[in-house]
Amino acid sequence: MAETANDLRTLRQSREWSQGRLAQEMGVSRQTINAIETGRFDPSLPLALRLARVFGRTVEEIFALKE
Amino acid sequence: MAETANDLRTLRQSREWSQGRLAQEMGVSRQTINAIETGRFDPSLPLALRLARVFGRTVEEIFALKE
DNA sequence: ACGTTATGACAAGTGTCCTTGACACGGCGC
DNA sequence: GCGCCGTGTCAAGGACACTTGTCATAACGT
Repeated sequence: MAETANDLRTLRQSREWSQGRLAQEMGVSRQTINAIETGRFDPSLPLALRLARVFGRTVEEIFALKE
Repeated sequence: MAETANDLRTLRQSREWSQGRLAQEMGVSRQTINAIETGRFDPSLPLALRLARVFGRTVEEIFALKE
């Protein structure tokens, strides 16, 4: 227990990356990362897979289905 | 070893479901399931999560990143 | 005070996911 | 033969992911 939280923002911050830095690692724009972190939309499946991979988590751990 | 294959079509067929049946389980149209199975497009993240859940697999197991 | 960085958010445009409705084909049962 | 089912695919439209460009604000160092 006491694992690190699995929301995208926390994972990014624990690596001390800016949104812009993560965006270029993922090959998307900074606005896209910001929109995902602020919940304005879901990532596409390929982006979700890349995000999960870079943070060593499963897609399910980072992006839970609501209800 | 000798685990069942993890592509969507095989998972669906092992349950003896038609595309239409899976579609209504997932709440999408038959054409959507068909397009995903035939590789015409990727599912959205929420649909990928529901598909993984219904087949007892992780998203990563069913939908691998290409290259 | 000034410049820089990080973040949040908008607008307009493009492409993709997903819809309904349709059509064609092959396999099967009758 | 006929009908039914499962599948593949198209077209037109709506909703959403993602783009570039821009603006605003707060925090920081000098």
